[in-house]
Amino acid sequence: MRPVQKIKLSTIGEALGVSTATVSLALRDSPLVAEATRQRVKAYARAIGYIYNRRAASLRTSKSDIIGVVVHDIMNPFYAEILRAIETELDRSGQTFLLSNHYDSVDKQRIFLETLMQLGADGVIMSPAIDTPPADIELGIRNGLPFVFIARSVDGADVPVFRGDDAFGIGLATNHLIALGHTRIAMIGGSDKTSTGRDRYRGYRDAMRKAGLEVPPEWRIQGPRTKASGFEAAGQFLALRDRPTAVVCWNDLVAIGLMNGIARAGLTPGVDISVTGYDDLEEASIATPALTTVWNGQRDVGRDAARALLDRIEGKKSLKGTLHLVRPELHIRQSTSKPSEE
Amino acid sequence: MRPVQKIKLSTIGEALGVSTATVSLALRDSPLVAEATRQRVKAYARAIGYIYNRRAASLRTSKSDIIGVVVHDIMNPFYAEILRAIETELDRSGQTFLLSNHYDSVDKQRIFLETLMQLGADGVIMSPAIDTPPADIELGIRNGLPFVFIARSVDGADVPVFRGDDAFGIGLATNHLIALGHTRIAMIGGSDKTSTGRDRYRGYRDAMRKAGLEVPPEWRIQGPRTKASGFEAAGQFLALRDRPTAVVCWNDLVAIGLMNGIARAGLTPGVDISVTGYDDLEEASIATPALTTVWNGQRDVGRDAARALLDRIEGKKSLKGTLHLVRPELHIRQSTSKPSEE
DNA sequence: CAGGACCATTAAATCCGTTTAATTACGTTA
DNA sequence: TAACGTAATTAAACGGATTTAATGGTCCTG
Repeated sequence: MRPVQKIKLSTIGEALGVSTATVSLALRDSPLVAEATRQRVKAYARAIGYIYNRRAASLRTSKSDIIGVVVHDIMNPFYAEILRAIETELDRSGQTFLLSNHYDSVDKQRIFLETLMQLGADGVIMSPAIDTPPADIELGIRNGLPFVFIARSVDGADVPVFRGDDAFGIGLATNHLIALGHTRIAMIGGSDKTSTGRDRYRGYRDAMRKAGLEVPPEWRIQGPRTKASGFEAAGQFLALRDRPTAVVCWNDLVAIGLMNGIARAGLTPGVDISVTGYDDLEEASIATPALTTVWNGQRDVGRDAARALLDRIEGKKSLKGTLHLVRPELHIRQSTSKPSEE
Repeated sequence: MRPVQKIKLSTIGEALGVSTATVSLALRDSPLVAEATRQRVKAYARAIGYIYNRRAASLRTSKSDIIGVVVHDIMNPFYAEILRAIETELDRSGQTFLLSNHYDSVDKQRIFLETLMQLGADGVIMSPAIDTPPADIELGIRNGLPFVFIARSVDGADVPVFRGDDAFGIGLATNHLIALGHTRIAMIGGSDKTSTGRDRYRGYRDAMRKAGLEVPPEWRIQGPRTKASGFEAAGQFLALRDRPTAVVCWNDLVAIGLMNGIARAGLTPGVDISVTGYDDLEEASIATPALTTVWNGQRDVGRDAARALLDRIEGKKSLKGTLHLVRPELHIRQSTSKPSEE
């Protein structure tokens, strides 16, 4: 029942008549030990079910093979592809990754970073919480924690960022609607509190202005980021005087929620009101109508961010606070069409 | 740049003229040290930015405050509520939790369990991968890793399980459709490979039989668990000869995908075909039509499982391999109605 | 003032791999 | 045969916190 007698290197050493040094080196394939010895040690270790004690090793080497990953909400499908790409990359290199949500709470994020430092994590990939103080990041860096940001950045922190080109991407969606003939186009979701929020709004506004279209402030409904809030925003949108005929949504979730809300009100999304999403989640193509949306390169962002961090950890490259932009693509489906003339 | 001089207990001790023992005791609020000393130590530690070294502590105490959580796919919204409940409970008790997907790969699960043992994790909450060999669990238990299962169990492993009462829950949905007057009811999704799959099918079949209704094998479409596969299953379902007028779906995702597929084919879900889901995800109430579904007590499952494990770790209770069932509830919305007579 | 009771503090052992300088063993060369 | 080179192995220090038995000091009590 009780974990019998803890098996450690010395257990193996004693049984085989060699020192723990030899056992340690053999298990890690050091060229210092003879081939025959290595085999004997490994075979015996496997036979008795030896479990490597990482904490002991890590205490000595001050490497932990732990990498922290923090995002707003790991269950949010926006991060799903990014996380999966990160997971693939880290698995390949044998790292353990510690995932956490911060739900945009700076405190929760701070606690997590503290935990990572306590565990001696080798690095962090994060999408920082809104209003993260640069000092929180610097504290980590001072304690030997290399950072890589995804999706968002922190003003004043010299950390590389991997993300899609938001202004450009939203521009694609907006221009697509303009090309279809829409002149009254609203934007729903996001907020000025994040750099992403500002970038996307800028992309929308610039595209509108370039086409000589108006951008009244009440056509921007800030806030929604989820399906539920997109659904709720439908009412507010439909009540706008001089109602726009098209909507650029913050993301696919908001777009899908909004379309459901529009349908619930008896209108047909994609016909009466054109809607674009952002991210191109798996469900965008399944939605009814299938959603016209902007693919944000999530997979590339995750993979590149993970590789950059691993390179940095292995000392290959030093990470400078550079911006790595992935170029988004417009995926046209059925939720957008020519304005149905009133 | 470089992490200056590592700050450790002795750094503090030397600065304050006390031993590391005193510092250690003080930081952990031991009654052995004088109040004044405690304050002095804590203040100084905070001032110079001391970071507690968990690996060193854990090496000595063989407690790690790490708890592993493994499910099929953490991004799957089915687990979202469960995970959130677990997170809430573990946060409260200051545990760090290590999350992982196994994607139903026994190998990936084994690697994760091995990692947990190497890190000296205090316990594991898991929804075991399909076909998990009991030996994998026993190995963990022998190495001092207490287990708690959620949602699924492993035959031959003596581990407590927390889950909804699946047979009963599916019975609620099936009986609801029968009460509305449906006589031809299909079941889409899930498989016989998991205990949950067998339980739900049994619940459906028993309800049908009890009402004297037929259950032809082709009315069961095994497999789908996701929105995309539910969407695809629509074609297969609509092509059934003597087509059923209602469908009991494996979960909300399948139901929503199916409804989208039905809508795409020109039929109106909730009117032409009644559909029930399972889980009552947030989006069930947002879907169009709003989904009639069975709430599976996810929050309770997560909370209870986490508490049970924590109790076990603190030595309060021994975990027996008991089954803890949460009673599901039927939430009726617009996706079900009387059969529209042909 | 001796003896006892407390209280706060500490010395030192411990947890378990890793690493480097040193040692041993054996074969080669002059 | 002495001197040297090479390969394999190991002794021992080390990483940083925890813990227990022991120590030193203060204050009472009789």
